[in-house]
Amino acid sequence: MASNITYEHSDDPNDYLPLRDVVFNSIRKAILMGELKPGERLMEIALAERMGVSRTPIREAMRKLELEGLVVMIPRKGAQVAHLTESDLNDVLEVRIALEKLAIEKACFRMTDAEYIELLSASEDFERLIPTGSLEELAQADEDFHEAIYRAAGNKRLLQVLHNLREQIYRYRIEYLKEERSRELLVKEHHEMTNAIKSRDVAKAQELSFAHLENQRKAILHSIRQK
Amino acid sequence: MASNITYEHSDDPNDYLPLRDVVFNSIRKAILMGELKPGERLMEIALAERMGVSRTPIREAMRKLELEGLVVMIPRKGAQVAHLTESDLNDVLEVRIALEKLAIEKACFRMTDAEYIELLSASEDFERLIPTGSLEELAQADEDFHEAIYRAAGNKRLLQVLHNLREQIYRYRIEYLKEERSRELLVKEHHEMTNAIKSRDVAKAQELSFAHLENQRKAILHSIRQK
DNA sequence: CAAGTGCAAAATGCTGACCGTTTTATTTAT
DNA sequence: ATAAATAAAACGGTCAGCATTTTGCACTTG
Repeated sequence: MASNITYEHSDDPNDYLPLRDVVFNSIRKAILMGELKPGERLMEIALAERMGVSRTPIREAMRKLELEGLVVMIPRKGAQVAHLTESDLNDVLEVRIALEKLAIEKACFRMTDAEYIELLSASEDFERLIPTGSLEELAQADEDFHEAIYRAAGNKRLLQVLHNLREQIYRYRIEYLKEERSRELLVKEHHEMTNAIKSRDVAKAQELSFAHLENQRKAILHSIRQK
Repeated sequence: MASNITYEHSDDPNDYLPLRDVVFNSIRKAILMGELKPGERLMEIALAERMGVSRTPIREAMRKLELEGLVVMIPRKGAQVAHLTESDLNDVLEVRIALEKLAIEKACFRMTDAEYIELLSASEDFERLIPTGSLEELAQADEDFHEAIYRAAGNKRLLQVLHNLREQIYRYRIEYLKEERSRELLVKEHHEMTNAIKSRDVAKAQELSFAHLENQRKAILHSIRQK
């Protein structure tokens, strides 16, 4: 069993990915995409069989998912997909608002022309996807926009923390994007933020970012309460 | 071998700790205490033998240390204790300053009397330890003081992120505490912050916190550069 | 019929042996 | 001394197995 798994020996040895990371990415994606639902049990043996690997890489991937906050471990009982309570959502977004504020401030000071071009094109990509794009594509484009700001801030740790915070609410943000008027609003907000950052108007950009995230908070809260 | 390891069946089943977490805590502490130095290789077999366990819990602990940022994994080469570059330190402290600012704001709004008592007593404990306390005790007391603020902020995610950020620089903060005048300054700053928070003076408390962390940044930078 | 009891099946946590591949260390040759 | 060749060790993962716990389920009982 699982003997069909062979290691990739690519020319560039740098793109070698341990199996545990393949598993990690795979389960992570499944949780973010909603295929694995909150509360669902994640059993080592079942997962191992489904992915054609042994328990070892599954267990190691689980440790990382645990620290990422996507999975909750109960000793001797196993892992389950983490729930996001209303209070959790508020906590996450509160932190994210504070850090996005920092990111914008830093970006306004340090952003290069090349980085601005990237931000602008991310904004345009998002707009272009509105009519035809799938939910996943839209979510990805929205992420790319924010990532462009984070990267321009030039702080690796900030990038990493924001990445993790966004991951927490990814599952629920999809709900937000389902509504037509949310999307239109997002386009407008992206535009305004892009302009504010270009003109290095820190206060304006921060204010817009705050409103942007507050809108998201309300929408997600609403969709959580409905369930 | 290692068959002398038996599971603890305590009356309270809640204090059961998986071996992987024992290992995790143990290695984590060794890194923070400086017993394991930056760049040092962490070899599974050696660690396993030294701790009297098999490779499995070692490997799983390593995954968590990796995500915590205390250990750097290089595929197929193994794990080593993470280095903290000057740029890393700046990044970490920049984020921490932003989040401590948030914590103080929230604490000023929500702090209960009981929480204030805790903060005050943490501040007093620190002061009391100045003459007699060891470096570890002082570091712990300083942590407790900040934790008291974080907890009063009433945001679990904020607490968690700040905890991790502090861990990153713990190793180097010890250097800071070695100097006599740093300690005196810390006592003063703790006092002033406690008072500002008590009188719910957000701006004042935030300003003090900023200065507090900036002092730390300069001192740590200095000690890093000396090496 | 709901609720507890008891038991069998399954899951977790870990050990130990093993194997292919890669990396590191050591020896040997230049 | 430096470089190439070779041996030793480490990583990454599989597999089988074992003690302990948890869970699912049939079965009884009030």
